[in-house]
Amino acid sequence: MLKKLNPLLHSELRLAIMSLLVSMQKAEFTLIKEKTEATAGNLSVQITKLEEAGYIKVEKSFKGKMPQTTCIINKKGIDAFEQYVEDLKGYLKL
Amino acid sequence: MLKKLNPLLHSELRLAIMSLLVSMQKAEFTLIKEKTEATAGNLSVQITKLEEAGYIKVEKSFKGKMPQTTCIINKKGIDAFEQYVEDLKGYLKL
DNA sequence: TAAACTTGGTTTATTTTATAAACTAGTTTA
DNA sequence: TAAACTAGTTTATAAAATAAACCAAGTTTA
Repeated sequence: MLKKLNPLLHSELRLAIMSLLVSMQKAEFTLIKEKTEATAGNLSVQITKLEEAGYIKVEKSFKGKMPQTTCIINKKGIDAFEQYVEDLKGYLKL
Repeated sequence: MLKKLNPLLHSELRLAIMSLLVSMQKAEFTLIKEKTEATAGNLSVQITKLEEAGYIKVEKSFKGKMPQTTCIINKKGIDAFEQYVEDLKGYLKL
């Protein structure tokens, strides 16, 4: 009946990150930080987890002289997000 | 933009319990255990949390000679569930 | 130009949460 | 009457989330 929810996505912050990336395709660390109102530390940890799962790609570069971290969502990430939404619907009766 | 999700409801097992109770109004411990496939220990803990929050009422009785625990959802619980669903929609773009 | 502050993070420690294991109390069955 | 089962609770452990501390480089200000 109720499908087991993907624990990687059933986390408020990681879900917010993925939600943002699903709609934007790519986003800077700083933008994600603003939008989610997360602390940098927490965000860094959760981004790493999503990267390790292959849900996003993380690119490091410089914007002028400042370091810059860009997150790009992968096909795998989009699929996982969509599956999570479907599974969740069973709990919410939508 | 993204509303903070109620942490009491943003838990797979507690959400499953509430989902069940929203549709059934009341349910026995054993039925909830079957439907959610949770261990008795985990279920006991999570039911206590929902009770402490005033989301459900827990009634103890005997069915024949065996003890029986019945969970009944409260207005407060229904409201919280509905609010949670609304908040979550922001993350899922439903 | 040096001290203080900002940016953009990472790493580590702490707290919270979820889960599992062990236990209680009693019942049914062989 | 002993073994196995029901219906849970309590306690211990594992995992996860979060916060705090730290770092490196750049920028502003006295």
